[in-house]
Amino acid sequence: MEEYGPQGWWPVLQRGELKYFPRDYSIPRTDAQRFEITIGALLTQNASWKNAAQALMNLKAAGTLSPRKILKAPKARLEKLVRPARYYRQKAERLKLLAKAYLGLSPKMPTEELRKKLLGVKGVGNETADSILLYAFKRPVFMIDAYTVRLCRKHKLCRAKTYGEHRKFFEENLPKDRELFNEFHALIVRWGQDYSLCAGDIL
DNA sequence: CACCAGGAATGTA
DNA sequence: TACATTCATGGT
Repeated sequence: MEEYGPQGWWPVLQRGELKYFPRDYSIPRTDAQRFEITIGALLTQNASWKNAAQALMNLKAAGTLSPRKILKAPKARLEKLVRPARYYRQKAERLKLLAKAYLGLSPKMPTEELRKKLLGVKGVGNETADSILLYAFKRPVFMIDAYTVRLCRKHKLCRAKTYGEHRKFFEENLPKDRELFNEFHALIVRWGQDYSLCAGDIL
């Protein structure tokens, strides 16, 4: 945090651009923002955020950034819009599945119930489900990604192997604080991006 | 030209 | 459980 400062994840669209909100955690998310983040989590899978963001902006510009619009849009049309996010055929199809599932989610549901419903969607794995829980629904969930695993191995923080073991390690050794988890993960990503550029990264 | 980014599903041993 | 393969855009 001293090195990079707050990252303000998750960025949301505003006036045609993606905007970050460093240190602004008290404002509750609108339903539209929750959905946008949920969709963004799927689009960014194994794709640069820049390209995923372009896909998001295409959806927005086409007026297709809502569950019902996505559900009734022709598959070919969605494919064209999300093409920058890579794997566009898969993602167009899974976007519809996720949009359908989203209609059955509520901010009032317990975290475990939300996680179970999310994991039931084809195309949503552990990391994507937890990123949605943390960043869209603001639940105190420590999400694990490839950078986090690299950080653990490089500094020998733990010897967890599975996704669940890693998450358990962080959640048991840090205060269960949603804002802390939010920044912690974003800072790990920031570190990983810097580190892989300056060090060649053999992990 | 090669390499990879804010993964997940499917199949095999 | 541990790997391998498929998916298939853009930036560097």
